[in-house]
Amino acid sequence: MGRKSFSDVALELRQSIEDGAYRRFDRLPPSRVLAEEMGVARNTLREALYQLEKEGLIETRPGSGTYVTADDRDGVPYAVEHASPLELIDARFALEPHICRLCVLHARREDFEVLESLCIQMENSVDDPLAFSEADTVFHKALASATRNNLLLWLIGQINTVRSLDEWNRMRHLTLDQQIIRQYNAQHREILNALRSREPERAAVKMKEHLETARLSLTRAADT
Amino acid sequence: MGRKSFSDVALELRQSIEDGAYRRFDRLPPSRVLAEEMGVARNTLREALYQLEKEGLIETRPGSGTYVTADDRDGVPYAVEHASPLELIDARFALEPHICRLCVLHARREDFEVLESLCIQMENSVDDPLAFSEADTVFHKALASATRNNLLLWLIGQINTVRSLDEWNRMRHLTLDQQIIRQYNAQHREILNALRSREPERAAVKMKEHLETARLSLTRAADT
DNA sequence: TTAATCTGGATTAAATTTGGATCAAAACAG
DNA sequence: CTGTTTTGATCCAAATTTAATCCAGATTAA
Repeated sequence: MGRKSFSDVALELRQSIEDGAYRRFDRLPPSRVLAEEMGVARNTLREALYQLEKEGLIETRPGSGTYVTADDRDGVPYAVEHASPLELIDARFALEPHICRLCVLHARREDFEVLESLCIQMENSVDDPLAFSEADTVFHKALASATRNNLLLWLIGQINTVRSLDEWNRMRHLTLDQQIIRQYNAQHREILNALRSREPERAAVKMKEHLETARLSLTRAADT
Repeated sequence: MGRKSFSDVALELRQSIEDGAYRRFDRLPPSRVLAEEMGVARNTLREALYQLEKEGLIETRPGSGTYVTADDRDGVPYAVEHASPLELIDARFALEPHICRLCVLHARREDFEVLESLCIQMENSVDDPLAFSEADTVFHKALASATRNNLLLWLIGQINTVRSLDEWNRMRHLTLDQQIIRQYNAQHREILNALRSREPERAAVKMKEHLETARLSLTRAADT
């Protein structure tokens, strides 16, 4: 790889924008500066910028500067938006077992009814990974909701906005065969039973097992 | 980096407001002063202020000054903004013990150095509750940072933006006598030692004890 | 009340910075 | 060797920033 071609530069810039180094409405450094930063001639950089402009990522106003127009989902910061699946599952490992403990303390009868119906819904979706996956998300949110702790509920909600979740779910669907779904369902049942019998530690342990299963299935999917 | 454009100035000011350097109803410095402080012409500053006014962050009254009108810390929803101290501490109970476990896995030497210096700083603040409290916050953030999990770090950061934290801290200061600070310091030491000797469960347990102490001191303060 | 002072608003012209364009020389790939 | 791409240099026109004033309303102190 001798010198950088304009398409290399374009790729590099595209990455920077998508990674959040430059955000919407930000002004990029002046072309002269940027060119030097990237170790490339201003002419080459211009070519790359022209390409990005065609793609609608940036807008260049002569005399003023070139500005990022790509609309990142706004409000959700970079750290959350681009968390890796492993970061995500570690965060869930932190939150959800303790959420189970708090559920034992605060859940009411109607919470159990919601959780029960979600369990049934998931058990009826053994051959429909998409439906299962959606119900699964709702189930975990319902757990957080049952703690009556709005802060925790919000944190779980934020975690669910992670963009890599899409990718994660796509991977999951690959591995979400009937056997795995049945295993998840059994674990959900165990969690719910532990909650019903007011055993916080058992519920937490069952949740940890559940997350461990999910992590395994994730890493397995990542290896393929 | 050439000179600052008005959008750079706007960004800088927006940050200052969101970071709390200028709070609601505060009056910004006079435009002439502010312009010089930011190393920019008054004209440019005016352009930036005009932009912020369009965004509804500030209001400018000719002849009087420009005032911050930002109605709420950005994006942080009611649930988070107004979480009760108990909700807050439950969330910390969920996150921080597991953060300790992850620290054991991911912390590097430089992390321990930071934590060590913060411990020392806290131990030198036995008779300065404010300084202690600030270092305490940084300590817990440093723990999250040492997990190398940006998602967790962000979650902890969000938790620290809870407005009731102010109230909590005020209450804490009432109970933050030298004895309690010494107890906290001992617990921080125990946590750090457990991390250093790579004992995840002991670290988690020590953190739970620490949070339990904090909760007790909180409820005690609430009772008075 | 009055007068001095401080505030932002507005307008100018000059200096600076910005991206746009071009072209010959150099580096590279085949 | 030949054709293509990158480079580096230069000039251009547009946009922005600057700096220096003056203005009118608000505030403050006498």
